[in-house]
Amino acid sequence: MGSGKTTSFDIAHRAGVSQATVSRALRNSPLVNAETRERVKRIAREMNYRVDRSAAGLRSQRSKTLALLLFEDPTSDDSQINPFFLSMLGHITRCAASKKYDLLVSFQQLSEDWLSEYQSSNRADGIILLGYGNYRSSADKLQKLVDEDANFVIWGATTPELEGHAVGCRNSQGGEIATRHLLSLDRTGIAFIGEISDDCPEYQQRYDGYRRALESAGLPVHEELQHDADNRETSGFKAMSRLLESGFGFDSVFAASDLMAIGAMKCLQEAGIRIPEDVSVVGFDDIPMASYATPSLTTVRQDTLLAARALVKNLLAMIEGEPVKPRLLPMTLAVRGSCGGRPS
Amino acid sequence: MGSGKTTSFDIAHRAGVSQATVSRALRNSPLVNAETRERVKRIAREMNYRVDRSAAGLRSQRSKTLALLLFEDPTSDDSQINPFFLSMLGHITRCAASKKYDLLVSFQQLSEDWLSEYQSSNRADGIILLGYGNYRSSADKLQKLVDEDANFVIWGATTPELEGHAVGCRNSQGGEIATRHLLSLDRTGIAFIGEISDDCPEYQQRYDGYRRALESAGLPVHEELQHDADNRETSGFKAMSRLLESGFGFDSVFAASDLMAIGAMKCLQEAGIRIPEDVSVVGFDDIPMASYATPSLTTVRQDTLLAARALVKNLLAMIEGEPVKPRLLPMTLAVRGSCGGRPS
DNA sequence: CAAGGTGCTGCATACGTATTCACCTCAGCT
DNA sequence: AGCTGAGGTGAATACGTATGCAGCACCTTG
Repeated sequence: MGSGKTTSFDIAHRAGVSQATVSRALRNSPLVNAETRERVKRIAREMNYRVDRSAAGLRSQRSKTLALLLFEDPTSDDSQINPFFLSMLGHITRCAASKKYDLLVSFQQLSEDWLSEYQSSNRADGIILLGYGNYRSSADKLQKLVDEDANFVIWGATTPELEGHAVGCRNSQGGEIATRHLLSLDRTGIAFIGEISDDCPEYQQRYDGYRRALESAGLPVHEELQHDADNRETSGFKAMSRLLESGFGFDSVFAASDLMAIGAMKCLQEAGIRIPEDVSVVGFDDIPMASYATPSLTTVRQDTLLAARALVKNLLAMIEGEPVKPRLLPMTLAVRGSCGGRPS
Repeated sequence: MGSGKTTSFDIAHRAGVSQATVSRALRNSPLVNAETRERVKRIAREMNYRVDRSAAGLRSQRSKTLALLLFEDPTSDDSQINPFFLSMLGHITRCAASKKYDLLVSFQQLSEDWLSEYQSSNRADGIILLGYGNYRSSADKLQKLVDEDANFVIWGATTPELEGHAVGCRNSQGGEIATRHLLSLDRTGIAFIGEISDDCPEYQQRYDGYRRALESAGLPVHEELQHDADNRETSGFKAMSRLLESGFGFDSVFAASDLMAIGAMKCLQEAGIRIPEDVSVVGFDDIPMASYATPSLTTVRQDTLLAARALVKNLLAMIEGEPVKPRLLPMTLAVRGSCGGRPS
């Protein structure tokens, strides 16, 4: 009971063994006798001893910590964090915790500094990247990580270069599911809101699914029904405005994200158009807000729990040097009020 | 260019100085000559050197890391994270980063294990606790932390025992502001939705503000207009149902949280009551969803940026052993559609 | 010139753990 | 008895940094 904190030497002394044995016992090493192990553990508990993480990390060169970087498009409002990722965040923390890993969280733009910082400072064993959007602008930074053999995984569209690092959803499947649902409600004039460009492979893939569903139903794909928008409510609002102004007829909308969908709904309502009677709306993501919108929003759900598990699992595999198998998660449809059947 | 990673010795060798000087130079010690310092820093940058955090932490007994524990009421849905705290989270990460601290995040219930774990394992220098709700059930755990002289801060109502550890808003002031606003719109039958008990001092204080505003306006405080509810949408819905069933007349509602308010609005709308024409609604928190509700929700805003700063600032002061001054943050009103003026 | 001070640097050490290597004991076998 | 191998354990060391202490060169002051 001196001045210093309790160390493994104190435990060793009390248990009548060496410090080495204490270390082994606490880490469940098979080298140590079962009886001795239990005794050491009991004494450690009694003395309220905790392994010093800095010391353990220094010795083993493993921090037992993962870093999560949430990078947002620099143009978007800083204080408005995408709810979808926050849902992911919750699952990831718990998932990491269940594997005895801590999670370091940072909200920043994707900077090289940050990445190499955490890499080589022994602060985290691996990095999880979450962020919508402009992959092209960050492609070189990601490529550099790949070249450096960094332990990282990223949520989003799988591209050949990121083989093994990316975990994503079958976006095109999701687009197909959404569109098919509208078709099953006898909607035939289905508009698509969302940017189509290489910068956003996710939206592109969702659009591909939309096309596929229409084509397999024998319906034409009208260019006039597609309007660009990025992942903001106001952007969805404006896209819908343009669609309405164009005068091109439609009876339903598939928006490539919930935020866009909610913006589009607001625009429709302000124009006096009823949802779902006049126009059905389907979104994408199933953010928490979707079920609170009026009417509640039918949307394609990415299973954030499965996604979080896949991300953590793959990252840990990389850390352990095991082979990682790329994962593509299935999507499901959450049917709500925004596209109930057309009234007779 | 051997097999190992670059260390401060490598930098020292290249710079023709000792390892000690490198360490000092990189930490901006005034002991080292300015010219030497710059040279060392330049070489460190060139060699892409990063200080090993484990080693630094072990030597200095400082992890330069804060731990954030987000604890939710065990009864609430695990996957539905309170958006208000997530907004705080974003600000806290950035605020900590600006002070060169990393942030460890965990979503768990408030367990003793967790707290002492992070305390004594040198994993974090301080702890930030975020969580609504039942303070009474966790009071003993918090008291234990106080007794242990732990470095922690908690968001919420200030109680005498937690002097200096708690950072909160002037909840009663917020309640007063909300009620005064309704009074200024010529509403006189103002209902209050929210649990009133010692378990939730925050709601209690908001109710106090409500009372005070009514009394200073010379209006009676009707017990019949107050209905308990906890921080869930469904709970707000039910409270409003009870109010409507009671038949007691009212022309406006002040809900002690936005989630309750949104639930209450849903109930009103299903009953065919117009907002804000028939009944005005004011919430509390200004969660992101508030502005997306239909109609958009007038609400009392807690400035999460200021709050985050105050929490981090106080915590760092505690870590540095400086005196902390308790902070009570002001509140403001975000006026939106849910309580526009009564039409003539 | 001696004494003391200042500005800068290096040596040596400690932080607490995980792991390698060596060692011991004892059972089983020839 | 002598040898072997397995099952346990301990001594010693390395991980990479921060810092107390001592030392050195140089300057100021009396």
